[in-house]
Amino acid sequence: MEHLELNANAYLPLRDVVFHTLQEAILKGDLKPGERLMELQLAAELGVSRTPIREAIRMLQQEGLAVTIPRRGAEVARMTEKDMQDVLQIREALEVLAVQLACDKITQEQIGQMEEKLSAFEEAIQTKDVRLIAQTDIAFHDGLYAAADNQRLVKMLNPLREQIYRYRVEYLKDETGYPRLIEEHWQIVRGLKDRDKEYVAQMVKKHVVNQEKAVKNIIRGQE
Amino acid sequence: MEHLELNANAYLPLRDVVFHTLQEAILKGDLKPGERLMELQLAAELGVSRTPIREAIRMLQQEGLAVTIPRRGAEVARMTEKDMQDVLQIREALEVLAVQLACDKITQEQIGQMEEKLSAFEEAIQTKDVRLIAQTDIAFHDGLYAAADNQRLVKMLNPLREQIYRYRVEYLKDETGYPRLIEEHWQIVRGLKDRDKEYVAQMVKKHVVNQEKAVKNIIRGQE
DNA sequence: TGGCTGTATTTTGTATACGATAATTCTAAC
DNA sequence: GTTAGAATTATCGTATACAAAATACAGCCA
Repeated sequence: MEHLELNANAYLPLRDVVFHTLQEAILKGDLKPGERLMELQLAAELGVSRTPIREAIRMLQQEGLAVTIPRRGAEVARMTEKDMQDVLQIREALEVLAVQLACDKITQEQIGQMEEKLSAFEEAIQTKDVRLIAQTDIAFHDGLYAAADNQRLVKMLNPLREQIYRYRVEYLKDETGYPRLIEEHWQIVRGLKDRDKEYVAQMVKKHVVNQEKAVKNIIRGQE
Repeated sequence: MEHLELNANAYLPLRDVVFHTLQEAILKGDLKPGERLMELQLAAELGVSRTPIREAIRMLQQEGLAVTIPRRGAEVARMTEKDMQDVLQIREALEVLAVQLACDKITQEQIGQMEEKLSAFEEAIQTKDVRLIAQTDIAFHDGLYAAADNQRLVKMLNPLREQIYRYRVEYLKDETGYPRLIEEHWQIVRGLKDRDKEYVAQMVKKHVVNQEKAVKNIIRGQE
């Protein structure tokens, strides 16, 4: 474990700050799969008491980022290749749903926003700054979900994305994939403009499947 | 609120017992949408301290059954018709995914089990015991999910089903729908035996869409 | 030497105490 | 009679204390 630090000074309950802190630490890999989440230790590290730690752990547990064994404590959820495949199967289905809903509901204004996000993504790729690329990629997909106009869907996709973000940074380091990524994003926007549900579904599937292949390679490499 | 009681005397952390108790109370409707979940009151009612109550609320919150407003407390999640529509859209996509995966992976043994569950469901309908019908219906769908061999999918479908179970009892009181329910279940099993992915997908869609219509009528009736 | 047992330590599970904040109620002035 | 403001109350947010279980380790006996 690295030296954790409470980021958000915002006026939020501590449990939420702790939750976000631990969440980010897990996604960034500072807290590694299988690593124990000991309440007293985390409390000391973050300078809070056990109570908000415990509540944050309950939330992480429900998100699938931590597993708790009664009377034994919590640990960062482990991720096998099968797990990742399961996640990606679900993500494919829900991304397809999102983009098909978006086809029906997206407004002209939102289409314009999507094009802006796409440009930002392309510019980010020019910089080869992985963090920026990831950020603009997330923004692109967030725009997609927003256009789908299904709040519950967004809430469900988030934990799925998180699971994959654990491997995302590695995935985005592979520069040979960049042209394909841009092309795929373009195709999705084009499909939305044409409101061609069948086409966007195919494009999103391709997008997720490509990601699946890449992530699997990374996992294999780690083992 | 009714008189709540801790059911499971099993050897589980209190937070889990409280969680299941509150979950069931919400799904059965003993705790109504919008009803406040006050820690001290629940603690007194259930004969425990605030700590396990708080942790259970964090879990309910992550499941979408409760919403918490900082410095105000938690309340049972309200459910609008739009919310229900959102949930059912997602559920349709995931049920279709589940049954298509099951098409590929189901074993002969599991097919046999599905047929047994279907018989149990038919017998339950004869009794007109709504509780038993709901139970055997859940068992049928559980069998489907198990055959899909995607643990994560099951974990995601559960909260979705829960959201709908809040209206399920009302839905199952309508006896005129019984023959259609049986027919749809039969079709799903038939499709699985034939391993016809396209067919089962259509049948599951029909199944969920019918449920959607019924549940919407119930919600409208409640308003 | 190897396995078992009992004790010490760590860690979680639960309860409670205290402080802060938001909601409520009551009073007083217009 | 209505409204503004202060006092009160209810409730949450956080920390701490104590109990129980699990783990680790040392010593003992075969």
